[in-house]
Amino acid sequence: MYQNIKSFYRSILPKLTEEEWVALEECLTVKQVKKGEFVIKQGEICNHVSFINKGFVRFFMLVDGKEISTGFMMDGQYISAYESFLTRQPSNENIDALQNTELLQLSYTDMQRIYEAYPVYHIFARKVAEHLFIQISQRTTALQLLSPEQRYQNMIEKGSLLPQQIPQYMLASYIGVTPEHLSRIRKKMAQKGY
Amino acid sequence: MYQNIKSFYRSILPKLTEEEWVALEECLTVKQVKKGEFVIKQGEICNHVSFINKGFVRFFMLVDGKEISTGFMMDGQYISAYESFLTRQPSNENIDALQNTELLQLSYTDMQRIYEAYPVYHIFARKVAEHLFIQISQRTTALQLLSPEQRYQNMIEKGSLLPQQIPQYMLASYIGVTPEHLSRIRKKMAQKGY
DNA sequence: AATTTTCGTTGATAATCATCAAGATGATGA
DNA sequence: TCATCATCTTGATGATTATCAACGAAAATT
Repeated sequence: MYQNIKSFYRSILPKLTEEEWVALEECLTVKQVKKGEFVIKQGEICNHVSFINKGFVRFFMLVDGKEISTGFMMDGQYISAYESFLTRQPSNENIDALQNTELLQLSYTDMQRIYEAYPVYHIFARKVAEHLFIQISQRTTALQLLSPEQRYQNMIEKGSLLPQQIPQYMLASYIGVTPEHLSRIRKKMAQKGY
Repeated sequence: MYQNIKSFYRSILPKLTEEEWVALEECLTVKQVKKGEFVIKQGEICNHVSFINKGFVRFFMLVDGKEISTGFMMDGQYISAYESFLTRQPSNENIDALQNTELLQLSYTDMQRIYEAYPVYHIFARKVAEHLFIQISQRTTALQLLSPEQRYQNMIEKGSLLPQQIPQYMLASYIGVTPEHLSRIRKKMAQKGY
């Protein structure tokens, strides 16, 4: 059950002691989220960080009644509505499961306790935050510099990682176009031989 | 000289001891950057984080020979080509000074030493990274969800903070349009009474 | 199996934005 | 002061993308 997440921690903190690990492990709770169910809804304050032990989730916002996808995350990654989690303000994003998903969750209060008791986890949190910063930086650059077509190409190149089960209308809002336009982008790329 | 940056550290780490602070202060070096000069050029590995003691800088990338502005930072903020600084890879962004600027710099190697000697700075780094993540998240959301006109309005609302001395062609690339189009956005807004 | 939704595609039209070219304005320096 | 250069504006045109509507295919439900 805790093998994946333990490896994840050890990859970031090679010197993590067994005592430190056990202290954290004891705070983890398992949550099963069925396909279509929510991990967090906008308006709620996000009280957990969740390690995806198995499954696949989507981040999205509701704007004028439309779902705008802002990210997709799979097994082995830590997720949260971080802005809400960190600021203790209501989230402006939703997370739902695109597949049946198993999460290992750590609550905000437990995390604060763990920080106090085992300062090594400040290093972990720093590295996770730095990694998230780099990730989102690249997305920001893509949104500012690349055309929707280039962003779609990026998706399918790196995206072999991602289950190809993301509906196109979700990809469309993620790259910043309408579903109709993504359909035309795909058509054009197919004609060019992709 | 070190008053501003000390306040900055104390605001994030209220419990910072004098010993801890002095250790860091002794690593700081002052760098004067004249208007138009570079703090970092793309292709270089960024070896410092810099606290802006006085002045005003711009982040930008060169794309097809054009300067695309990606951010503006003023007094009291920590800057760096973080992606490069953290990954030790060549930077893909430039930083230059829009005004004569005074920086207090901490080198990568000194920072690692400080981390080792005074673990409290892991907390500082964590909070800075978290803050950067929140900041860039908001920019990403703006790029994905808002129209250029809305992004410009955001700029001038929050942007009372920023010196109004940013040339419009820099603002244009920052919000993702051509200078010509920004000019038309401004005209349209003026007619609507802004 | 049949029905109902959901999803992806295609077409026609309109809005948004980029590009190119030409002036106008303002700052900078000889 | 005058000349020069950079910036901002405006106009004309074309490319990109959104919107609305219709259709077909696939998936879920009954």
